[in-house]
Amino acid sequence: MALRLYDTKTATVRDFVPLEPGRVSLYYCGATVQGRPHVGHVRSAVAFDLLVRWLEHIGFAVTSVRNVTDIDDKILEKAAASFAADFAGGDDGADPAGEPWFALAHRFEQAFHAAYDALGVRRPTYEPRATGHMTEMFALIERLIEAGHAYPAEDGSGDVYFDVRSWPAYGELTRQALEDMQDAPDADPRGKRDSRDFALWKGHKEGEPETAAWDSPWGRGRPGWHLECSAMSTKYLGSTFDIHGGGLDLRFPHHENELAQSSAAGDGFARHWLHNGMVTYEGEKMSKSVGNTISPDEMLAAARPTAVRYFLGQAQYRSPLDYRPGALQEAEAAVERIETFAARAVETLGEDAVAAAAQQVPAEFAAAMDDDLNVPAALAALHETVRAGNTALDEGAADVAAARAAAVRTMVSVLGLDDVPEAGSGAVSAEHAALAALVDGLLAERAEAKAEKDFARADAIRDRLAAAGVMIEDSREGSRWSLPKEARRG
RNA sequence: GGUGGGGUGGCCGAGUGGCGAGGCAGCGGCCUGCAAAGCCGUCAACGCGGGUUCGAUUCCCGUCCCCACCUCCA
Repeated sequence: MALRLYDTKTATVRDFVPLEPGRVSLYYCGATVQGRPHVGHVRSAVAFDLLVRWLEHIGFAVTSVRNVTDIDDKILEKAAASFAADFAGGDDGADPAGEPWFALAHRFEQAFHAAYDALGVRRPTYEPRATGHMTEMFALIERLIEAGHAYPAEDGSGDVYFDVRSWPAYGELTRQALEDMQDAPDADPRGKRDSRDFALWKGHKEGEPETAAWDSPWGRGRPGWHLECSAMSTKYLGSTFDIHGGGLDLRFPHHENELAQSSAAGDGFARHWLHNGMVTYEGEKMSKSVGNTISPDEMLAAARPTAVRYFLGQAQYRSPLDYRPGALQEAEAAVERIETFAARAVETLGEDAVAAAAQQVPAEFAAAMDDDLNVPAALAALHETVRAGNTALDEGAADVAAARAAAVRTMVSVLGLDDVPEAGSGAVSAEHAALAALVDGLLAERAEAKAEKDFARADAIRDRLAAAGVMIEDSREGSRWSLPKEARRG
């Protein structure tokens, strides 16, 4: 069984063969921290988190690097706008006035971390920032100029461009011929040899903050968007590394340009290109201008965090992920089916029995994950195991049930579903202990009533607990209580 | 115009040249004092028109429609 992954560059699913046996180097594009995270960002992060978890599960040591683009046009624009006299709080009305660009970038960087953390997306090995890698970028530009693939702008603007006509392979990632590419309607041909040449370095402009300009061999300025990823990926992962990833919308121009400038500079660069699909809202791409967006925060308000993660990861990563009202509730039902079995198994068999069983995933699950991370098929294997485990519990087949429970536990872990912080989980609080004591007392009373066939009294106790948000489930082993989602959501 | 990806049962979503995943929802049953949970059964699909084939949802041709990208975009 070998891992196979789709590769954008060859447009095929092919065997994944790491550069170094047992090790995987992964670079994937994180956010330009110019606004709050939206669902697309977290979907991408979950997709690559799933990749890392599966790689680790099958025995690879993974070095993952995700960049933070903390300097770009939009960041500067938004920061500049916050100084306007009539500033009204930006997109969501909550942005502070008079915020310097670096403060804005840093604030949103933290918002991204909060969103990732809330969904159990583990931190990459390293998260380099563009602004921290000027010397690496200068070196790359110099190599490109020396090789004849880049040139300082001919209009004295201080810009430096990549010369696409000097690089015949340009367009290879997305299989486009230069001639077929539409000129950008707003492309400013000033100083460019070809309108499709892209900026490696942007000369400082009048009115831009001095803090957003760095001295370079070509004058003061700031980096172009694509350069940082080439510079940072090769710095931390080597001139050739295994996987480069990002959202589908980054294929062109971002990744095409990265590939061009890195290979033109002589780097082997990424051996495998992975792109996750977009998130849609009832079939349409989410976009601010259409107004059909839902934020990670709104999702977390609508469903349990674990269910949100389940939803974001449940489609195959290359497929569009379609959100529609009700989708999160369906995910919640699926998650609770899995959790109910896991809890039931531990209650019936004991934690030791489950922990002692082999922590292996079913062959179907492994085969699905190996097949370009076919999560839907893997989830089918997971649910099938849950069903088999429930049957084993019903039949009193303890060994089988323990094995199924252990397998479920491992699959849940590979999918990162046990890594999502839930309200009320974690350390047992004093409040929880007090609640448990009270509920247990009532349950004992109810058991007594049931034993006496006083069902009216038993039901009254159940109703009373239900009114307080505590749900009771009876079984042969006794009654268990829980705080279902409605109560937790508060 | 160019490039890539799609159209599967009530909804989501895998997959396959014949034995038709999985989840959610529905229906029937079992279990239960009642419920909940669980289990069993059940309903039901492959955009349209041709072709290849003993047989196609799966391969080929045509056609319609949808989505994404083409220098802001995860």
